[in-house]
Amino acid sequence: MPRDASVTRAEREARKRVEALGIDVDAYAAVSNIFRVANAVRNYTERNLLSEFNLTFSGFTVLWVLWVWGPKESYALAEESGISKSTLTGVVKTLERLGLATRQPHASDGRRVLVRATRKGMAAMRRIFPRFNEIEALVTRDLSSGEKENLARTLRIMLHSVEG
Amino acid sequence: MPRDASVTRAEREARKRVEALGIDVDAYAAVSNIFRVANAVRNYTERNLLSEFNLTFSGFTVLWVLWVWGPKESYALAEESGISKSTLTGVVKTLERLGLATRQPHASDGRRVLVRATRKGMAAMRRIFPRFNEIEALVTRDLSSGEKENLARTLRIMLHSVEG
DNA sequence: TTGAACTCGTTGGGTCCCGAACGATAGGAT
DNA sequence: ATCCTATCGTTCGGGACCCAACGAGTTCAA
Repeated sequence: MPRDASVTRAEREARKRVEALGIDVDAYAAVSNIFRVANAVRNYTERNLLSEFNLTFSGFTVLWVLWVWGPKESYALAEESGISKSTLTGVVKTLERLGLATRQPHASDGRRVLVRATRKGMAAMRRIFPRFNEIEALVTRDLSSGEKENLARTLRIMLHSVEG
Repeated sequence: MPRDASVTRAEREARKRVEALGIDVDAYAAVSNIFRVANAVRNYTERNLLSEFNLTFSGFTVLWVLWVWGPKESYALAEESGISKSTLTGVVKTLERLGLATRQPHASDGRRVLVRATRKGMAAMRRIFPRFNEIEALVTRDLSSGEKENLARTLRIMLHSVEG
């Protein structure tokens, strides 16, 4: 079966509406499709994998960071997870309720808190991550290895542009 | 200035943690960077543009769909905006409060509702969209035209894989 | 024609998400 | 010792987000 890279009807329609305005259509097409794919993959993952573990995508992300990096202070954990520190408070509270993470006061600084994944949290990630990676493989199944690398490289360039 | 496509420290760390598990690293790198970029661009846009109009990214997206497609029934509008119909109810309620959209009962079917952008909503989009496109251009400024097209094409292939 | 099956938008409950404001702690300065 | 300022995590208020359940409206067959 040939790969389908066709432009959606929505995209064609949007172009028509927008072409008159002197718009950078290539930039528009690139960015809008990033949002579409991110949305689609997030929803797919929540429905077909994370729901089994009562995890949301954010909870999964935070737990994943703890799994990769080990215990982390709240500010750094929020930063790495791409959410605000106020959001993190709620997410960690949920993870605690599920028994997947714990909070621990800093040894010498009364303001700080160290968040760590519990044994159960680590075990959960060992079960979840391979299946998450299967989904990643699924959604990139029609891309060659070179295309995947190229995609990642291109996105890293964008990341530096928006964060710099 | 040379373009920066370097792998972040987080990504290197994640790889180390994950390599033992027989993971598809290319798929992982591609997908995780999609989430990173989507997140970064959404936050940047909300802070630097949409806040001026009291719009969230979702409100902007829904209003954008109405601008491009004209009046739409709720189900189709939710679909096109990438959110659930229950979320749409709330978002449209917010847009109504801002005077940017209105709800209108279907002529012959009492269940359905037609949502349309108001004059004010259309005017707002004409002001917002060019500036949003500037952001799109900004975040892709270090990509060549060919790279942008390639990126969009690659993402469309992924979209078909996850939605099919 | 009446009632079962379906469809559409809303509601309810729970989580996520942010910025702003807050309380507690820390650390340096006088 | 006591300020003054900065930092850290939480709380608060408002919106976004999903799924499941619901109620009103439609359709169609018995």
